Amino acid sequence: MTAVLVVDDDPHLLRALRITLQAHGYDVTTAADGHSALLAATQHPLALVILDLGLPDLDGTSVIRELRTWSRVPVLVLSARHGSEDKVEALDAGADDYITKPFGLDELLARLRALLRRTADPDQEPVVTTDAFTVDLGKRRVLRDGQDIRLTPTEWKMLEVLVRNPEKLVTQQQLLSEVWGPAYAKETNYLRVYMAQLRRKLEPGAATPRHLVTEAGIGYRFLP
Amino acid sequence: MTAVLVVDDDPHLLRALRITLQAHGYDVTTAADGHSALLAATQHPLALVILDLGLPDLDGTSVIRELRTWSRVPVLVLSARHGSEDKVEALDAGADDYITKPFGLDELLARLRALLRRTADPDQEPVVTTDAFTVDLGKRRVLRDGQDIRLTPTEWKMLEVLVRNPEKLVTQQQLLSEVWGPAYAKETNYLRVYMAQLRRKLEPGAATPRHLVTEAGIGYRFLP
DNA sequence: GCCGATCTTGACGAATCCTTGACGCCGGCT
DNA sequence: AGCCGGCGTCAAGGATTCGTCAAGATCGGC
Repeated sequence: MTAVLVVDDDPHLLRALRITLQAHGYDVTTAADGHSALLAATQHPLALVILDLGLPDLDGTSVIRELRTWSRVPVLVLSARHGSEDKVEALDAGADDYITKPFGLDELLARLRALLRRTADPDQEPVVTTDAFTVDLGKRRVLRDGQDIRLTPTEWKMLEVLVRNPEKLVTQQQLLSEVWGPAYAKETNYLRVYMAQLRRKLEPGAATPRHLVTEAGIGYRFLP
Repeated sequence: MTAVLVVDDDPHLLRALRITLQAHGYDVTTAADGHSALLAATQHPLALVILDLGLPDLDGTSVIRELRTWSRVPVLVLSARHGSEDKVEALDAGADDYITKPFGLDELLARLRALLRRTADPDQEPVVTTDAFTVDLGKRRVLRDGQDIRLTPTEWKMLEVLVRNPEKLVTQQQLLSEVWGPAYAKETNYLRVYMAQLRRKLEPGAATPRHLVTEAGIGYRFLP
């Protein structure tokens, strides 16, 4: 199970996060201040740390710096401040991602997944198969009729997002944000161009996409 | 079980390493200073030693030199310094690998595996064959048409990384980090130069590499 | 200290990839 | 029927990345 340490001095938020994360299959330990957080980090091998910057005893960035003297575990920072200085400071100290309160739980979970994926062991990534093609997430590879299909980096990123959410509807904003970055939420042109590219390479029957389905006005969906 | 000795004067890090390594199936003993480390090394037969350079009593390189007077156990050095002098000194003293803090536990585990593999029985190393050439990891040789091909040390390291990950995409950063070291993550020039060299020596058909494939913008891939 | 092998560095065309805009099709709506 | 917005398609250009080469720098052995 994936071990996550959550550090926050607000007991309500701490509780909410613990329950939510456990409901999504994470093994959660919590800490309410910087010192106990650093202590907890030495007790178990952790897959990820969620850290609030506003702690009672230590500055949040100090916690990161201290942790970084010996560990490179991914750190996702929570902060009430929107200012870019704090953000820069935290990232410079060694944080991996930054999210400001208030935040949506689904956004937190998405960033968390992205962070964990970046440090995941490729050997145990899933292999997704349809009747037309096979996507090997670990080897970063797509097969069709035994031949491997070469995808450009952008094509792959887009396919990866869809394949990691099988059956689920992926909104245009979600796709654009994960592939091109959060600033490209309006460029739905890209989606059309690259979706056509993917279908040309992966879908056998020309005019009828069976695995990469478009939901008009909303987004796309991958069906295995 | 694989016996590992961890030597560090930071009790937190020591504890974290012991827990992590035990969780990955290693038999761990610890020591907090140079003298007790050397003592511990005489008690059990060890498969590997993880050694922090900054010890309270002895210089880390002295520990290595002392150890090397009677043992050939592989030594992985931890250091807080990024300078190349310490690195050279430690390696000259007889260390086998060098990693600077902060480090990722997964990187440590990977280097540890690599180190243990290097001392593995060469007869058990795999021999990978393609229709054009054969790579013998154990004997460190490459054959083509029955003739063995001379590879320079760097060429070999690069080929080895690729061959040990057949069909898998190997990132540019991964290659650079494993062959030249983690500090060379930007020097993609090297990759181009040495990949050309490898292809000239191994790929028969000139213009169409079939076994050493490039994935533009990402990395390379070895196909048997 | 010399010499050969190996590694580094920079420059250049060639290949690949990304972006952008235009166009036609389809379905919903008035 | 006609308008309109969203989608699929295509191709050109510009930007990035790759392969190639060769000349220095560095290393190691004699």
